[in-house]
Amino acid sequence: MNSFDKSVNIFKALGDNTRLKIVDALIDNEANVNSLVTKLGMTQSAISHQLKILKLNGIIKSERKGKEVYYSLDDAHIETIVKTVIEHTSHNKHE
Amino acid sequence: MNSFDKSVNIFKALGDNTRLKIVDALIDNEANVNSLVTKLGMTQSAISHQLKILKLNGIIKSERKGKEVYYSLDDAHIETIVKTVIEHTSHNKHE
DNA sequence: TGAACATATGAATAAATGTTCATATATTAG
DNA sequence: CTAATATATGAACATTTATTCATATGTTCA
Repeated sequence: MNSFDKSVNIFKALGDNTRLKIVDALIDNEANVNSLVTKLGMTQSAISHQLKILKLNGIIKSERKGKEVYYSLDDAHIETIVKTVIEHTSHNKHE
Repeated sequence: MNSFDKSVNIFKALGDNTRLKIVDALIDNEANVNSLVTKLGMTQSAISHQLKILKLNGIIKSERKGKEVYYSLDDAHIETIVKTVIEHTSHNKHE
């Protein structure tokens, strides 16, 4: 897959309310699945499915610690991208 | 709409092959609809529909010049965002 | 080993989305 | 005004996608 197609997939992966909330929650802390379920108020299954999509697209990574699996951002670049967009939308003039 | 929801919409708007190609084509030059139709090899209708979505989300702006309508990036920030992601995907280790 | 807990996954369904087709609107030239 | 050109738009259709439900897998502890 070339760089352009990968970029489309990154935008697509971040262009969903649930997934962007997950990524946002992981910006400063890693988190296990259940804590994300609680924080987002969604079913465990829904969160797991979306975590998989984020992982497949290289946005997050996972590490098992005993019974729990902790997720975190794959790469510092992701934080920059998300913060740049959120920053952008909080300063511009569009309604 | 809050900043977070606007961010989701920006990612969503950029997370489509056709729309990201349009934005990419507009990074250095403005372009009218027909030139984008030619460049992307898609129907005029398809391009127009996608241009509308990009415009509604504040990613591009338009200006009519005679019979033609020229589109360009709404804001320099958009270029930064797109370039950051493309740059990111061309340097990282994911396949 | 078996029970309890944490997470993952396949199938199904409903909703969202991209493209096409037909047609409408806008502008200019004659 | 009419024809020609450029762009926009609504409806329909096919595809994609997010969530739910049921269940499977993996881990720890007794």
